[in-house]
Amino acid sequence: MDFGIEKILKISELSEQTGLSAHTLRYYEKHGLINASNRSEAGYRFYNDSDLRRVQFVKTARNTGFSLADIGQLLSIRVDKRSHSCQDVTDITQKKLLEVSAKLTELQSMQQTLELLLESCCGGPENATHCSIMEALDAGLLRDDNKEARIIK
Amino acid sequence: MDFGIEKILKISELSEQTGLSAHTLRYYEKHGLINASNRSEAGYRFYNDSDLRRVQFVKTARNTGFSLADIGQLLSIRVDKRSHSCQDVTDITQKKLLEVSAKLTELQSMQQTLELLLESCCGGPENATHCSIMEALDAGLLRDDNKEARIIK
DNA sequence: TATAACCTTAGAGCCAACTCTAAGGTCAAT
DNA sequence: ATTGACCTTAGAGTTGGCTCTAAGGTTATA
Repeated sequence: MDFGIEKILKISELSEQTGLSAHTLRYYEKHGLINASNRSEAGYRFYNDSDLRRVQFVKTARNTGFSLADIGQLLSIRVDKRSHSCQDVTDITQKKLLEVSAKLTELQSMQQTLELLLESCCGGPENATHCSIMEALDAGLLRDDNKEARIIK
Repeated sequence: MDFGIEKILKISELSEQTGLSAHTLRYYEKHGLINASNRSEAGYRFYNDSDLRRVQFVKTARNTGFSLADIGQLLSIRVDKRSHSCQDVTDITQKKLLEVSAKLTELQSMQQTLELLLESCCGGPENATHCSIMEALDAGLLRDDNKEARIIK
């Protein structure tokens, strides 16, 4: 229903359009995420609008944090939306959100520890014989995995 | 000045003490982070208290988010504190903090996007023909790297 | 027709930090 | 003397997502 002129793109043009390298596009193809709907006689890949939109979907999903495996699932929903439910989609999204949140928690804990370390140290040109960062790392009282930061003040 | 009895540990005992696998301990050794100050005639590694403390330092630094390369630098300060300044230590720490903060920002953006996506979708058993998550990914309006999330409501 | 700029493929390399394997040596207890 | 649990080494494999290389074929322009 799009009456615009269909633009056929070679891989370097698709690369330019999407900001993904030709290498990456071939890599995505090898992993079953995208495809060139046509080839020239010599085997050159030709991409149409639909191909382009699919690649852009992949790129957007990638930017959102989805793994290539996640995206594979999202794409199989995308090509046959009628056979899938919104819940199928939210399941994938929810799973990803949990992963991201978990990593976030870990990084926040690291951030807090690093900030505490920096606060505790003069950071000056004095020699490090009594550096409180070194002492804290020696004392081992920072954080063990999930435990709260509990650096000595 | 520690008059306690020095405990000599084999690698499996050091592993038990530290929670790091013997494989990992050998790996750290291969990468110049730690060492067994002694070996048996047969070549078995023997670790003394000082070795143990060094390994614990490495573990603590690892938990804090430092890379093995960072830890290598921290260790070389640790063995000769007199020749290094507090600033040397805070430089490493600051650099790590910046890395962590950058990653945090990226993950927060992802988290926000994922939350918006989930809010926008019913998540129900309806088929996905009008799934707003799929539409958002198709529209490509989520986030390009650093740009703010700007999903259509 | 020559040259440069494309394109193709299979497969290797990269990153970090492990994790594991193979093939063998050592040691304590039975 | 024989288990079985330890230890040694070099080196390969894992993870995910690229990124690059080599060796060659194609196409557009001068």
